[in-house]
Amino acid sequence: MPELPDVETMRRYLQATSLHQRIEEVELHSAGYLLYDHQASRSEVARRLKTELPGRSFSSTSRHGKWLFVALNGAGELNLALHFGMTGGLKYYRNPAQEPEYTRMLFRFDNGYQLAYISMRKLGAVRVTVDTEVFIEERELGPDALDPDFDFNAFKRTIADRDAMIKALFLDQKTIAGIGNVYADEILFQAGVHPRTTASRLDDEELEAVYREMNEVLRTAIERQAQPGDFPSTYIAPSRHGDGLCPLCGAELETVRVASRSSYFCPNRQHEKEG
DNA sequence: ACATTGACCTGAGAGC
DNA sequence: TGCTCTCAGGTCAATG
Repeated sequence: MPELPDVETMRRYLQATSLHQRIEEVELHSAGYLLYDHQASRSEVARRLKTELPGRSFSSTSRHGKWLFVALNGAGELNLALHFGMTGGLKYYRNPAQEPEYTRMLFRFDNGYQLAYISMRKLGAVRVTVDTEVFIEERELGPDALDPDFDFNAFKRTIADRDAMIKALFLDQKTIAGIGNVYADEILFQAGVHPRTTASRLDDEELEAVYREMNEVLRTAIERQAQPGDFPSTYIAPSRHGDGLCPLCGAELETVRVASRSSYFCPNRQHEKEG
C-alpha cells in the first residue's frame, strides 16, 4: 500500500543513493503488466526504457501523490515516472546476489551499483514522460495532499459541496492525490469522523479537524519513514492487522465497506451522522 | 454525480 | 500435507 508517505520515503531514498551515476543498462524482468498503458503499447514503453535511459543519469526527484518522478539529464527533457501500486519499493545495492525477490526492473549504473524496482503484485506502473506537469494533467490528478498551496480554503472548496462519502473522496486521486485506504482511515480516526460521512454534511469544525489531521498524519508518517511499527501509540493503523482494538479507548474496532474497501473505525469516537 | 463491481496480479492465511 | 477459498488494496472501465 505505498501511499504518499511511503512514496515520499522512497523518493528520499532514491535521491540519497542513485543520482549522478551514468545508467549503463535497464533490465526488465517479467515487467509486462507494469508497462501496460492505454495510450502506448507495452513494447513501446519497454523500448523507450531500454533505449532512452542508458547514457543518461538521474539528476533530481519529485513526487505528486503516489507518483515518483525522476528527471534524467542529457539532451532534451526526460523523466521516469514510477508508481508502486499496492506492493513494491526500491533497493540500491552492489552485490548481484542481493537482488531482491520480485525485482521487475533493474537500473545498472557505471559504478557497479544497481537500483531495483520491486513489485510483487505488479499493480504499479512505469512510464517515460517528457513533461511531468502534462503527465499529471493527463491523469487528471488532484492537488498533492501536502502541496503548500493546498491550504484549508482550497481543501474546503474541493470537499465541502460534494455529495460523496468523505472516505471515498480521499481515495479518489482526482480529488486529492496521495491518500489511500490505510491513511484515509488514520486521518478520519484522528479527526473523529465516521468514514461514511457525506462530505457536504461536515460542519466547519469537522472540516478543520479533517484538514489538520490530513497534514499531521501524513507528516508524522513521513518522519517515521512510513513504518507503522514506529507510529505514535495513538494511531489506529497497526491495529487493523493487530489486536483490532481502538488504541485510545480499547473498544473493538468495526469495519464497513466504502468504495469497495475495508474501513476500520472506532464506534465510540467516530459516529455516523443521522439522516 | 455518485456507488458498486470486476479485472488486473500474487502471496498469506484460513478452513477442510 | 495440500488443495481451495478469501482477502489484501491502487486504478480503471463498465454498469446502475
